[in-house]
This record gives sequence, structure tokens and C-alpha cells, in this order.
Amino acid sequence: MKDSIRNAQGQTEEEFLAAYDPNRYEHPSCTCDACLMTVRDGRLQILLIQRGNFPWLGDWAMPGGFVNMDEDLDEAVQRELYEETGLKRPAYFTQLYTFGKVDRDPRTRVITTSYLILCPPQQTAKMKAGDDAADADWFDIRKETVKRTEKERIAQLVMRCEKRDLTIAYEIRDRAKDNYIVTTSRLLKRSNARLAGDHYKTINKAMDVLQHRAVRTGILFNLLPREVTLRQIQDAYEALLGHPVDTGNFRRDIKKMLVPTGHTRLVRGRQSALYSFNPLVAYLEENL
Amino acid sequence: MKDSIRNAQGQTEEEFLAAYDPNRYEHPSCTCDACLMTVRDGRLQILLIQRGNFPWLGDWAMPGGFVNMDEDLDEAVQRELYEETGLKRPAYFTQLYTFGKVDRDPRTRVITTSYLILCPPQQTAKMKAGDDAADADWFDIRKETVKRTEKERIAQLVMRCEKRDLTIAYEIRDRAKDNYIVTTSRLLKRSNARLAGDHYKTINKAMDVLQHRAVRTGILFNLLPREVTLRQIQDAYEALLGHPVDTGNFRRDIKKMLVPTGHTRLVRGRQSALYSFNPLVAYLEENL
DNA sequence: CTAATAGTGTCTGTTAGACACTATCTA
DNA sequence: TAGATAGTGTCTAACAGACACTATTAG
Repeated sequence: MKDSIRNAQGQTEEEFLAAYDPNRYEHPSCTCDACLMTVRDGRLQILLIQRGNFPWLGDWAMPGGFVNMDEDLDEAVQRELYEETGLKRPAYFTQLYTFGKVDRDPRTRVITTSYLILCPPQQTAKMKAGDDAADADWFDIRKETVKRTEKERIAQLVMRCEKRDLTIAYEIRDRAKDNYIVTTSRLLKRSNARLAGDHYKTINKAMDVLQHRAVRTGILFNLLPREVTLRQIQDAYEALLGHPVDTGNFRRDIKKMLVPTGHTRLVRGRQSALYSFNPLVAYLEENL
Repeated sequence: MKDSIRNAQGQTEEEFLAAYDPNRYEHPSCTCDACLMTVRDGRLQILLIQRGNFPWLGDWAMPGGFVNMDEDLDEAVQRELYEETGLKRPAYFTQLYTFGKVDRDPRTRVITTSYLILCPPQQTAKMKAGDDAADADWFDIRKETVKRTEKERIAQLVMRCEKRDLTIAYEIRDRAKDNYIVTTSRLLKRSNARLAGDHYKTINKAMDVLQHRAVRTGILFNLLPREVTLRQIQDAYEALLGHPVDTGNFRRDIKKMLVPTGHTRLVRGRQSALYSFNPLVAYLEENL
């Protein structure tokens, strides 16, 4: 009988659970953040919300909030995103990192798990962001490596909202120190706005993940419409990397993941063939 | 003046923070788990502790515990590891994943962040694990891909403690489903013990990370003494991958990361040259 | 000498980068 | 025709896998 199994205190599992008091100790607050990105007109964009309260009043932040007791972490981030933006079923989402420094939030001890969330641009059409009245807006985002040696990488992470004439620019430095990588950052002087708290850390990591997994795992296609031209894919890829790639080589490689739909499109110049993504050849190595 | 900035409620930041009540809502409990691994005698090993209380009484678990209010997440996992095993300064550690399903712990709502922690075998010498009296022990661990197609990967995750004649074997199936990877698992019949709760998920991910980053980032060397022979490195690498690799090719590639120390070692047969790891050439791409 | 361990050389097919080229459409 | 966009072909250097080979030690 399962009930006859007892622990060192002579309790059955039921007795043990009944006596368990989760509030014996104080708990940290648990929150989640959503790094939401899309590609519009060949530009990679991130959704940011201007904070209307302390802390970081006036700074720009990713949507996010507290995790309720009765919802999974994954559900919480999607609920928060829906509440703050109206976005319903993102094409893709994956966990990025959990931040747990004691003093990272002045309100109280907060442990935050951040997610990368992607959707194609048409999914964002009905979202609140972009209204003149809204406190949310899309920022063009770019991460470029400025200098790379074997022990150090210096990159710039730049977010720009043309409509509001806002620039948020960070320098990110990764240095190999013994067995670890030490990351430091600073807000560049040309910025006229900034990110709330340690949000730059999540966004920086999101860019790394995006750039690294873009083609191999096919997550690039979560940023695009179902039927696309090769040029559109290349534009999205270049937006993501922040630099142009060779057309011939890119086509040679990307075609392995595509099936022609038979349809064509004509804007100007020569007609272009349309393709759709074949998920069967997407590489199965998310779990790194 | 900073004090003159007020929010929509007319509060200054100080007033806002003074009025902030973190306990307005109930909070989940936050815990951390340590997946501690080493390489001993050419075999990859993981430290597991047999649970002495509910839940999962008698099952094997990673060391871990609650995060205190006044310690960083990174500190918490190292403290727990020290308390439960006596290990002080691990050679390497990195965050793996945060698990947040509502019902994953029968005691209460628990959100757990898991870490991969590596140390060379000599660092484990003074640890409690391995005593006959101890509830902790080292298990040989292996993850092998059994079958791999473009849309599915089937692997076996096997932990074995010879001394106690314990086998814990899982089958892990990763399937590409639309844009996600769905992972399922089952305890194989030849097991005579099992892992607590969802700990197999962390251990599975740890093996993926280890196998993927082993050579490129040089984390392999955190499992080895400072001075090593090429054969020792290859043994560790093979232990980690779970299958042999070509000696010539491995040496050709690994030498790029090494500097000869000038010393030699002789056990049987031909003398072997000793090398040390050159961290300057370790690849700088942890952040994926 | 043999057994055991350490270490090298070379061939081959695949891939990544560079870059020059051709094709089809409108006006 | 020019201008614009779409798409192809080819060369080369680097790399990964397979595998046969040589070198040094003890006894």
C-alpha cells in the first residue's frame, strides 16, 4: 500500500503534505518578460513599452509581469503579452534566461524569466502598439559586432523608433575571463532614451539566439508570411544579422529548407517565385 | 531634482517604494537545482542524492533547494551544492533552464532554475558522496542517440551506479511539431531506480549542452586536471559523447586549443606529452 | 622480439565564401 | 533600349570523416 510508506518522522505522504507550510519562509516575487520581435519592411523590430510608474518611470521596457499561482510560467508570459498588447498566438516562443540578482528591482526581491517571442508582421496589425496614444511602440533593432578578437567581442545593440525620434544604444562587451564570459555594457551617449532595469541583458541574449539559430532551425520563418520570395527571406535574414550576405550563397543554402509553391509574384522587374518553409528539414537542435 | 519626479498617483519614487507591498499576492516558491558532473577514469559521472523525505521519497535527485531572499540565484545554487556535498568552487557553471509548471511539485507551487556545474575529479575527493553511509553517490551517465530522422530524435539517457547496482534509464523523444519541439520520455523497464519529479528534463538538457559545447567552447577542460595528455582529453570527450571518435582527427582539431607544457608522463608504453588548455582560443559563444 | 600506448600523414567528399554572370520584367 | 529586380554558375580554400601508418616504451 502506498499509504504505508512513511518518512523518518513517521509521516505518510498525505500527512507530510498536509503539514507542509509553504509560507514558513518569505518568497521572492516571480515575474516574466517577453522579448517580442517581428520583421517589417525588411527591418527587425522589437516591441517596447514606456513605463508609466516607478521604478524606471519613463524608461522603455519589455512587456511582462507577475506569475500567478495557478498558471504555468509559459502561460504567464503569453497572458501578460496578450494583456499588454493584444497579441494572441505567437508563431514561436522559447525561454531565454532567468535573472535573479538580489538587488535588481528596488521594489522587492524579483526573479524574472525572460522569453523570446516571434510573430510575422501581419499578426501585429491589430495590436495596440503604434497608436499615437499608446505607451507601446515598435523599435527597429540591430546588433552588430564592432570588434572581435579571440578573447573579446565588442558589439553595439541599437534600438531606434523613427516616429518618436528615439534612440537607445548600448555597447556590449563579452570578455573571456578564465572559464567564464564576463559581459559588461554601457549606454552610448547618442541615446536619448534607455531601457528599464536589466532589460538590455535579455534583449542582448535574444539577439544572440536569433542570430545563431536563424537559419539552422528555421526560426527565421516565424517572422515571415507563409509564402515568401527568396529575396524576402534574405531581407529578413540580413535584418536579423545586421549586415548583408551573399545572394548566391544564401539561396544555395536556404533552398534546402524550402518547397516551391508554384505561385509567383511581381512587383517590379522580373517575376519572383514563391516558396514555403518545409519544417521537416528544420534542424532539431533547439536544446542547446 | 530626482525627488520632484512623480507618477500618475502623485507619488515620488521614495513614496512609491515605501507604499509597495510585495505580499499583496501569494508568491511561488523559488528553488534551484545543480546538475553536477565530472569525469572519472574516462567515464562521465553525475552526482545524485537519494531523497529521504516526501515527495519522491527514495528517488534520486539533483542537489538543490530554496533560494533565500538575500542571495543571488547563482549564489543559491552554489550554497546548496556546498551544503549538500561540500564542494566549494566549481570549475564551471552555467544556467540551463527554469521549470515552472503549476503542478510539478505536490508541496506547493515551485519554480526551479537548474544549473550545469562541472568540476575535475580531484575536486570531488573530499566530498561526502561515495561514503557507504551517504545518501549521495556518483552515477555513470550516458546519452546516446538511438535513432535520428529529420523530424524526430530518439535517445537513451542512462545513469548507472555500479557500487549500488542501480540503473536509471529513460528514453527521450524529441519530435518537431510545427514550430516547436515536443519532448516526451519514459522510464525504461530495465531501470531499478528512478529520478525525482521532472529532474530527467534538466539532466537531459545538461547532456545536450555538454555534448554541443564540449569542444568549441572548451568547457571540456573544466572536467580535467590542469595538465593532461591528448589521450585523457579524448577519453573525456568520448565519455561525454557516449561514442568513440577518430584519434587522428580529434588530435588534429583539439591541438588548436592547447599549449604543450614541455612535461611528459609515462604509464605504460610510449611516453606521452602533457598539454594545458589555452583559454585564449576558447570560442566566445556561450550566449546561445 | 611482442604488447601496449602515443602519435602522424594523407586521401576524399562536403561546405562556405567570393564573385562574376545570366534572365525576365516594365516603361 | 535602360533600369530594376530575380536568379545561376564556378572557383577556391577550409574542413570533417575515414583509415592506414609510424614511434617509443617495458619486459
